[in-house]
Amino acid sequence: VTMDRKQHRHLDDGKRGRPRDLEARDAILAAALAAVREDGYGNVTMEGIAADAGVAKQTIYRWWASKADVVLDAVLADALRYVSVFRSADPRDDVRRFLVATFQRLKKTGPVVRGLMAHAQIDERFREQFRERFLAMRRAALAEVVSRAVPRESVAVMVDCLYGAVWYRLLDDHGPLDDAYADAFGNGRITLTPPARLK
Amino acid sequence: VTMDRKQHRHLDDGKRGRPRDLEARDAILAAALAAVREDGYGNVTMEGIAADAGVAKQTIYRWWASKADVVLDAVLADALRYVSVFRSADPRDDVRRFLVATFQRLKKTGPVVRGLMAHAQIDERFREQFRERFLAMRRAALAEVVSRAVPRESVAVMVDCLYGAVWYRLLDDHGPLDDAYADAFGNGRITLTPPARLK
Amino acid sequence: VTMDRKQHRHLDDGKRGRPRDLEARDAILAAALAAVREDGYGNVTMEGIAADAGVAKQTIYRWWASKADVVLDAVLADALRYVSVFRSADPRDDVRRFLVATFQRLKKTGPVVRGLMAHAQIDERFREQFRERFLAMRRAALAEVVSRAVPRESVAVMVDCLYGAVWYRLLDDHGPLDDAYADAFGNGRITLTPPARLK
Amino acid sequence: VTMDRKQHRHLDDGKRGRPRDLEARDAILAAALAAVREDGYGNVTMEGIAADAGVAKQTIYRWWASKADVVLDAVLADALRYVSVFRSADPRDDVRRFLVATFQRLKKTGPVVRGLMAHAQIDERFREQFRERFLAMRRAALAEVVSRAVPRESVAVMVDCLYGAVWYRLLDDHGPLDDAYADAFGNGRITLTPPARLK
DNA sequence: TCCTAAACGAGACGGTACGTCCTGTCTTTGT
DNA sequence: ACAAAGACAGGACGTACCGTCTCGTTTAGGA
Repeated sequence: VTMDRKQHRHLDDGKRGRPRDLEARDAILAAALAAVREDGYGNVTMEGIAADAGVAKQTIYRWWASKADVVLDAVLADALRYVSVFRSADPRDDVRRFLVATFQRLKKTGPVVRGLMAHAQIDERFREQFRERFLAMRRAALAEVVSRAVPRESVAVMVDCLYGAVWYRLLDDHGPLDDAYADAFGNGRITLTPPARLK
Repeated sequence: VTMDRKQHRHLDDGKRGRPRDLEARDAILAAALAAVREDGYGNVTMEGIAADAGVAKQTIYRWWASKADVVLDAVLADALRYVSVFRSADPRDDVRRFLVATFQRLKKTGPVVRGLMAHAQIDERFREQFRERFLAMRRAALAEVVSRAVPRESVAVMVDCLYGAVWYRLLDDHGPLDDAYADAFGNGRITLTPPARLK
Repeated sequence: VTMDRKQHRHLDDGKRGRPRDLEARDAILAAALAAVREDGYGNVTMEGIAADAGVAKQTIYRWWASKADVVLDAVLADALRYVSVFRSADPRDDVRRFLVATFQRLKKTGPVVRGLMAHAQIDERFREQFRERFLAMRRAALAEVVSRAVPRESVAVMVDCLYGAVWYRLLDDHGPLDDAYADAFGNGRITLTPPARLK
Repeated sequence: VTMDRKQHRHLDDGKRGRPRDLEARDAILAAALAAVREDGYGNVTMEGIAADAGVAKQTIYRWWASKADVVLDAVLADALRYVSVFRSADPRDDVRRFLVATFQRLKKTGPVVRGLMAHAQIDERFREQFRERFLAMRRAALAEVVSRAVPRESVAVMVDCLYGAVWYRLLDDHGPLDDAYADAFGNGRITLTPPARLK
């Protein structure tokens, strides 16, 4: 009779117990997104999200490891998920349009992604997440566009230059991200095609 | 140094009151620098700096407005202050050497400046400080080098591209900052001179 | 309209559905007893009992209203159920033997019953349970023994004194409950027979 | 230059830094006392005390190790500190008056001390505190009164019986603590003088 | 044999309080 | 007047249990 009761139990097939409450999930993400937009990433708190979502803190911690993960999910669940890629006859114009569209989007989302990038510097694990789930797909999209405008071996560096310049301005705020800036990357300033070798 | 507003009074009044303890100042900066190097910017606390420096918290707050200011001063007091500018016969090689030297320095200081950039996203006032006292002088130095390699109207964008790419890689960590990367910015991939207009 | 539903159902004869799992019951009581003995009443948790018993929390709450109820049942299911009453030629020695036996039992069960008494102070409903199902029967047993040693009108107070002293020492821990203490209640210190009225 | 700044500092004479805020102390104790009276010990929370006292939680934890310590201090700072001892020509009447006075006080403080005794069963460290700072002085007071009524060797047991009976009734609630009960301990039921040895 | 109902393990849920940590301010004594 | 010490209000942290609530599964009658 002292025999182990647990041996009678079933293997854990991952489908046992009360299922996750998707309403709570959505409420949390919505609250997180609203919070980060209104107060800025640095002022977002788990307690605030929980309160706004009408949820227990533990419910957040059950599914996300940190504030950054919640906000990242919230951001990714938002329109930020979509990256527009243009494909016209003029590859260089596609690049320009990509930049313009990016700048447009950043007007709304800039503060949020800046906060995420900031946190990525502090939290190694999150940096990986941010890189894989957010930055990589954007880099890939730009690479696709760029690859039609420059030779294969220049694509990676070109993408670094373009997205680098964008992030640099976004983070440092030393100049605006507007249409004029998008124009600046063509017309002989930064070439998207290999020039004749000098000498 | 710049923040020492009372320094003028000491000059005027001479010996009125207890003079500022410069040992304390150095101890604070040293502790801040050590802390940020060891634990990463996100784990540095005012209390920790004060304890390590053998100093009262108030003494830090008397002279610096925030953790970021202390660390910024600490960093600026460090070797980071010096930006090497090369001036050889080959301007394009000067750019390459500038990048190589930058990468070299970032091996040590990378984690610190990343933390500063992170804080700059959260704290508007600090962003301004960081931009003016740290980033601007580096951008100016690079601009000087670049200006000998590309036409005047391309300099600003070129600097954004180069420093942007560097920061982008530094922050996102999607690739190394090594000599090969410095080489990538020449040799027909990203041109430093204007190409012939296409069409 | 709500009744409509039940109209189709069978009369509740209390015998429908899956019967109570007695193994679970025993596992719960065993886990509760073990937990309270090992960790002390204050550190016992419903979650701990449930985990140790290999049982869902709800299964405990289905049959018991509170932690104290479980532990009380566990204790009552244990040897504590039995109160030894001695009946020899010497009523005063019977009292002594009752005390000695009580002390003996308390060596094991003391911590548990202390926890129950503690909870009884907080939970009015439980206090009643505890009084009726645990304390009353012990008081009755002692009263039976004492009643052969003192006149009828002294029995109640005498029982209060004896059990009171025991509880007092048990709860306050200001002295041991050992044989010497059992002896102290006779031999002219506390008399079990009425003395001649003074004056 | 790496030399330890701390060697320049002064020895800690325990008188440095901002002194303890006595207003905060009093506010905490007052809030704790009010809370324990209104809600009962089990429902008192540190957060509640802190909020009522207009104090940070940390300030409580700085000076008291646990909720129990705060409440005990609060209770001891209250009138409970004072135990009335009577000294008339009739020692047996003094005992009766001691009991009557005790019962009187317990009408107000009963719930509180019951909660404290309850917690003492759960928290070993607190039990010690409670014993030394609360119960011991009361036992000593009763012992003084009793010692004039019974021979020296009976005092300890007599005190256990009297206070034991009181606590027993208080905790178990199986009978009232009124004047009639105080009377019951005299008049030949429980003798305060040693009887003639039986046999 | 199926149907209905209750009990079961599992575990997610909204909550409450915990005790810790750090912030930035304040208030003392010491130099 | 400044420095060191450290107490203060405030506020978020992440954890632990509470008691309740779905789930899918199991175990018994009764139809």
